[in-house]
Amino acid sequence: MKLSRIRTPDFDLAKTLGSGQVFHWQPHEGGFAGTIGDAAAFVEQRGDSVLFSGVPPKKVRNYFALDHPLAEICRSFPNDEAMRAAAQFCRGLRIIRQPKWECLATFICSSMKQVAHIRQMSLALRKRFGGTARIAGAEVRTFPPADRIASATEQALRECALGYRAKNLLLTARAVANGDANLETWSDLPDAELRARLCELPGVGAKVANCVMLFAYDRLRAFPIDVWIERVVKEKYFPLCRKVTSARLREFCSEYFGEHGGYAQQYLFHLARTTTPRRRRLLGGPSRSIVRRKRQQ
DNA sequence: CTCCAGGGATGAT
DNA sequence: ATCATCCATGGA
Repeated sequence: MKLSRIRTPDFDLAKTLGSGQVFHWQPHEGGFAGTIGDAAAFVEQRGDSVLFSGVPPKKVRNYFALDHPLAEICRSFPNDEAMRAAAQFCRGLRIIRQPKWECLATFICSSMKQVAHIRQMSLALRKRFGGTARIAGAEVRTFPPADRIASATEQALRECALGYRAKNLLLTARAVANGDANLETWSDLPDAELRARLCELPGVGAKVANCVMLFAYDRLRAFPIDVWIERVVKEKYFPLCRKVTSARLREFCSEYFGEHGGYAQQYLFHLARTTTPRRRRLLGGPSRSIVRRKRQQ
């Protein structure tokens, strides 16, 4: 198998693919097999280089955002202890440029799901509705286009273990397929308008909209707030406050972390998610079993 | 078995 | 504006 090589300073492939921003790459022979758009691709890191096949170098550079000025981005972070720790831990982690529909569809599925579940749903959709390709001895699946999902039934989507998300995905797929939602032309919109458009789609609220903006539209200021980030920010930046309203939290995050807040968010998220033991997450606030027990008394 | 997860939509205060 | 509830599913 013939592999191409490009120099990739300031890049950590494994961290990038394992940080919960993309869900379909599978470890394969010391690297990763997956798709970039409709092309099957194999990628492998060797020190300061990336070896790859299946796609042209230009596509690799664009997809993995090797043009993002990482050093400059990290310099723009607020200089506090939590942020320094996250930046050090996540050195080389890049926010990639995903295909817009693929990213949107995947994050509609993400609501109230762990990363492992999202991977399963993505794979199930690909297996049932997508295409098959082979690269470097691995079988990979392309993500089905919107019109392919739009012509499916809700029942068929539920069989991919989507649960209540099936209806939202179906309705959004129809909006994209029939042109009501033109994801490509939305690239020209300013942040606020893009966010508003995305939030009109079924199953898309502020959190999913910000994920899509960050991971597919190159809006590096977009700051998705999920349960992890909420926990981290409250713990690190509002340690003594009893109640922090969601509005206050949103306001703080969009101001404090600056022009590349999305990167800051991803670094804080990845550090917390990969180093917080499950036990420690359960502390803080009475458990539901206790609440339920009190009600019964 | 319980608990929780990269939430969103809706309706009641 | 803030809060409660429901929505399915499966890993830990």
